[in-house]
Order: sequence, then structure tokens, then C-alpha cells
Amino acid sequence: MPQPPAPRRTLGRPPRFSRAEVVAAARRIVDAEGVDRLTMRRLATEIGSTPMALYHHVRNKDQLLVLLLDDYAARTLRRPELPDEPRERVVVAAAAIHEALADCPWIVEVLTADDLMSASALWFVEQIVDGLVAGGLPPERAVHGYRAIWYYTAGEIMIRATATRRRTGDDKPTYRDQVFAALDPDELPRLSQVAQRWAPLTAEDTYLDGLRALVDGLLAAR
Amino acid sequence: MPQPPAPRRTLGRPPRFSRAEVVAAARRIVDAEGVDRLTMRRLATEIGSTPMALYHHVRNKDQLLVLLLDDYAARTLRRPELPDEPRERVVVAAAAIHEALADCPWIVEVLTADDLMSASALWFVEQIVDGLVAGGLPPERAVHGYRAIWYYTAGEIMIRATATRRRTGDDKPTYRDQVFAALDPDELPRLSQVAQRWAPLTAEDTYLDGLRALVDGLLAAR
DNA sequence: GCGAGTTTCTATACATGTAAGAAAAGTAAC
DNA sequence: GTTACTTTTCTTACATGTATAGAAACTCGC
Repeated sequence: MPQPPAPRRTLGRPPRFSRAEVVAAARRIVDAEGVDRLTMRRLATEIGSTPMALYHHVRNKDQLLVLLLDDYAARTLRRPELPDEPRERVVVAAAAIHEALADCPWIVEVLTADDLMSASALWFVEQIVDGLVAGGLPPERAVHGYRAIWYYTAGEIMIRATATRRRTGDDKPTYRDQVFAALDPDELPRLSQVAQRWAPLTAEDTYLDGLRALVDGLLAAR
Repeated sequence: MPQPPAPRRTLGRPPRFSRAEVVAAARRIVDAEGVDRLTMRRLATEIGSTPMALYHHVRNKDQLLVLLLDDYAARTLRRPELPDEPRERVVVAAAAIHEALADCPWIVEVLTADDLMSASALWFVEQIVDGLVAGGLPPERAVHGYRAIWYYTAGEIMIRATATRRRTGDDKPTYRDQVFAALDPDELPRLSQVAQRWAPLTAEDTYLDGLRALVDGLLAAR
């Protein structure tokens, strides 16, 4: 016996779509056409509505991107086997977050949204804080340590992402190249020494090295 | 005897203003009215021209902001006395950059522009790279080390800046607060343990602690 | 002086995020 | 049903960055 469409218990005009549907539609657009095509108008047509209707489900486009990131994290973050040794546990957990984020370059615009507070990322945060505590830090310092790791990780992703984006744009010499070409070896000997190697050197992916150094430093007894 | 206005040696219509004037005008606007008021139209009227004329002096608004940052760095970056001890030299040099940038929060939108390549900042980069070399790193690793420090520094500034910007907006509980209020102590014991202290803890300024840890880790023999 | 070439400036137009307010579609009280 | 109220949606409008096309202002060779 088909129930009558469950009696509405909420006042007001019933919504034609939910926030979840908005996020799902946004995901379809991003996956199929790239993040540049994700505009509020495009999203509205995808959902069969008008741009301003979306604003009753998300506060603004930034929040939409945060939700998209949450959605992405929930779908792709898998909990890896973590080593027992505290230092290595921290490194592996942070690297897992980094890898997931680096795979999805459009997040950059969202990444400054304070902490990475997707519920599905919390487990990794827990592992990092716990690893730091197991390594000998008091809880407060462990939180600070996690923050430092997060600053480093987010900074790396943001800077690297915009760098590659610019590089694909045009191949003209960048501002950086000009500056490096005009170095005065007497005043800046070290930079002159590495000037020619600067571009390839900074293009290398050394996230893990830096992360290890940071975690080592955090866990070193002082 | 007043020289006739030095004979033009360049072809084409003479410019009505220079890039330097554009940057100066932009600085006046930012100083007097805040960065939000810095629009291409507002800048054009300030200079007595039209918006599109600006685009012959700067590539786009992003580049204008980079130039503004360069200008700011050239005016405010002073070279401090640096300690001889390599580790401390690196820390002090990095902290000086950090302090200068943190004082001018509008840079955030620019900070991902790869390296901080203002000519006046290069001296600090030199000091950092040189300090790392003096600390025992081969030049390549010193450059990587500088990059790590830059990721950490830029990430800290970007994340902290957007965090405070949001906080000033409204005092509603943030998404983060909601997530933390709903923690499951069995699954995430450490986070539950520090949940109430999370906001104040992460509001603390621990840039220097993290920096020291990172430099320590970079310089530790492996 | 004149046409060609070069550089800079102007006018116009468009896509975008989103503010403001009116309209629509429901429930509840009568 | 009618009215009041609430919530969602739609319409319209605006500020912004910037693309495009062409006009304007100069130098140079003649």
C-alpha cells in the first residue's frame, strides 16, 4: 500500500532540490568539463533551476567548493596501514592527505579554509596528533605540530599548483627568470651559484623530504 | 638653458603614465581605502585614464598585486643583523620575511605566485640558502630546504589570514566547530581530548616554533 | 607634407558572483 | 475557502576583470 507522499512537517515552499544534489551536480560538471566550467549559472542549468536558487543551499561559491572537497575526501580517502613507529606514522598519515589533495588541483582556491575539516580527514588528523603525542610531545604541542604540518602541506600544494598552472599558460621567461638572470655574484654568491639549476631544482617534488625534516624537528627532544 | 623635452627615441604613441605610476596609485588606494577598493576601474580614475589602458602596463590584476608586493618589500624590508650560527641565521632571516608579509594581509591573493621573487627579498633568500649550506647541506639540498621553509611560511600566512578574515565576518559557529562538537571519543580519542582547546590552541602564533623545528630537521645529519 | 609602421589608449561587450526584492508554493489557524 | 506565515525560487540589477576592435598619437623614410 503506497504511502501518501509522507506528510510534510516543514513549513514553507518545499525545496526542489537538496544541497547534496547541488554538490553531486557540481561534481559531474567538474569531472566532465573541468573546474573552470563550474559556474553558478552552469550549475543552475545542470540542476534545472536558476543561479540564485542555489544560494539557498550553499552560502556562496566558496562554500560549494569546500563541500565539493569534503565530498571528494569522503569518496577517495582510504585509511592506509599505518606503521607503529610514531615518527613514521605521522609522515605516512600526512603524506596520504597530501597525495589525495595533490591529485585534485582545483582545491587550491579552497585550501586556505582554515583546517581541513572534512569529517573523513579527521582520522588522519587524529593519527598525526596521536603520533606526535606517542613521540613524546604534550598534547598542546602535538596540536601545534599538526598545524605546522598542515601549513607546510597546504602551502606546498597551493604554490605548486599555481606554478604549474602558470607554466602551462605561456612559455615566456617568467619574472623569476629575469631576476635570476640579473644576479650579482658578489652580493648573492649562493644564489648565483645555483641560478641555472634553480628552475629544475624547484620543480622537483621534495614534499616528503621536507615533511620528514619537519617531523624530525618536531619530535627532537629540546 | 632648458633642454627641449628629450627627443623621443621610441616609436609609437607616447604613454600617458608609467607602470611605476600605476603601482604608486594602487598603493595610495590600498593605503587609504583598503585592498577591497582596489579595482581596475577605481585605479583608472585615480590615474585619470580608462580601465583598459592599465592593461598596457600590467598584464592583469594579479600581476599588479605582485608589483604592489614588490614595492612594499622594497620599502619596508630592512636587513637585520644576522647571527653567525647557521641555524639561527636561517631562522632569523625566514622570520624577517614572515614578519614583513604578515603585516600586510592583502598579499594573500598573491602569495602563491611561486617564489617570493621581489629583488629586495633575494638577500634573505641568499641568507637562508647560505645558512643551510653553512649548516652542512649540499647546495641542492639547501635550495630544497629553502623551498620547504617557503612552503611553510607562505602556508602559515595564507591560512592564518583567511582564518582571521572569516572570524571578523560573523560569529556564528564555524563548520569546524560543528565537526568538533560531534566527535566520537572512541574513534578519535586524541581529538576529543583537545576538542575544547582546539580553537584557542590553533589561534596561538606558533610560527617560530614550527620554523625552528623545520630548520632543525633540515640541518640534522641523516 | 604624407603614408607606413608602432605603440598606447578608448569604447564596447561579455561572463561571472551575488545582492535585493518580488513571486510562488506550501502549512496552520480560522 | 480565506488569511497569515514561512520557506524556496525567480527576476532583475550591479560591480568586477578583461577580451576585442579600432581610434589616436607618435617616429621614420620619403
